[in-house]
Amino acid sequence: MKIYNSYKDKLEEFKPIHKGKLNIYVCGPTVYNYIHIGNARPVVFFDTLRRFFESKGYKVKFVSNFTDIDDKIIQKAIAEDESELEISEKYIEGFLDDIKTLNCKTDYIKPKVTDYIKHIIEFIDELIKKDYAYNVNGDVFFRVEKVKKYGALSNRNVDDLKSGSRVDINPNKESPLDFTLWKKTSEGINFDSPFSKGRPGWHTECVAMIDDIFKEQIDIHGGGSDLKFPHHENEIAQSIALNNHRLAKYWMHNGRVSIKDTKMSKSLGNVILVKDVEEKLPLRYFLLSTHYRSPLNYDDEGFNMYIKEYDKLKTTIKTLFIKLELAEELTKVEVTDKEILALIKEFDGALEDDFNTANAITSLQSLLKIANVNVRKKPDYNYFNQLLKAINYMSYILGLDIEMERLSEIDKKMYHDWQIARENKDFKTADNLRTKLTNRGIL
RNA sequence: GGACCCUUAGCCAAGUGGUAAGGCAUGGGACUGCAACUCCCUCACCGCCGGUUCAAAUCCGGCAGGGUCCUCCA
Repeated sequence: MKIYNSYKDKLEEFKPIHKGKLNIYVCGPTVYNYIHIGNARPVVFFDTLRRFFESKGYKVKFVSNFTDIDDKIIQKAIAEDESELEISEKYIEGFLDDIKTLNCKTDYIKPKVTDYIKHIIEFIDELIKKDYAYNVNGDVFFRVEKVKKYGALSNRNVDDLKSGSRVDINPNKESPLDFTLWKKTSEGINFDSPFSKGRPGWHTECVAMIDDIFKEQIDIHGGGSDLKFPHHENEIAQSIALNNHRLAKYWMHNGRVSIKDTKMSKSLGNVILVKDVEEKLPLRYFLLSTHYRSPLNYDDEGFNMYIKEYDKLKTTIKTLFIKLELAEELTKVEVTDKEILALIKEFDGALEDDFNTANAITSLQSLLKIANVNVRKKPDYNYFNQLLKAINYMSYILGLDIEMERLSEIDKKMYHDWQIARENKDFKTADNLRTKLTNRGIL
């Protein structure tokens, strides 16, 4: 299995730290609004990654946080005249509802900043003790230049960063590069700490959570490419300072989603919320149609393509399933057909090549074609079962799996009656039954 | 101003040195009671110019166009 490691900017063979285990952390949302399709990309991608690892027998420990302390949450709370807690709870729920509709698993570990304050304070305290952080009138900053390899992830050097800096210099900082670990404030939710009454800085929560949950370096840390700098760089700096490792062995960053070739952002008002897209699974299909590191452009017209593609997948599964059900032949089988096995191998190979979902989808499409050609031929039920099993496997990994409901005796009779009516050229009855069967989702 | 990335058919998208996967759309056909579904066929000199090489979409340089990041703003 090859993974593109953003830390080294190259493809590397994946070797888990512990055999058969995968420890992974993905930066989660700041919960002050419903998520848009750009926010959904990493969620869908890493869910797919998880499914693949699990199918290969890995025991996956998957963690993704909720940032529930943030200026934007405070502003939203004021704007909507609700408490910050109400806001964050509302959008955490919204987030989970949204990703469920995208068929993402939600049974992962979901730490919230507010639940980790104690640990974060201890974490910062340790950094101060080790002289990697300093307290100025209650604000605690991280001493960036003390970390020799700072900038290794995002390919920056400290001198360039200093000269390229375009923000106002905070006079309390020793260096403009230093970032806030703890912010003294009385605005919004705040907490008592040895440093001051305030709240933690954004860059410290993820490291502190990882430190507490995993207690060691993790295999993969993921997130959007826009988080590479400064967020992930700062996480690494803290981890090096405290634990002398770069937090994760492999760093993975997904590309951004744009709309009509323009960056999707709230300030431009061009966001598309997940909850507003009616065709959820075609959306997932779309998000996986391009390699995760490439930018992805959304437009309404192009999106129809994915609706069609998804419908084709659904139709094929349904056709095979119904054939097998009507013949009372739906059983568990081993896949032995060479052609099918080759496609499964091709599919796995694509995913083992830095999760090339675009190529994996191609393998699935090939399989669908074979299924559609053969399902109309003289029935070979063992073969049909094999086809269905293979399609189900691939679509499950991609999170595009379709659960079919077993047919009732009434359904089966209706289907047979339809066929008889057609044979008898009783088209009125036939069309009537066809409509009923369609409504039942059988046709 | 600095760092980095991208440019493949009408559209989406693989490919990273050996003469362009796949999908959608288009056009033609098969199947069908009519449909739908499905299948078959059709569809590209890889932004432009130069260089390296026996050989380049793939490597190097220049140009044009597009994009991301540059520290609390999260």
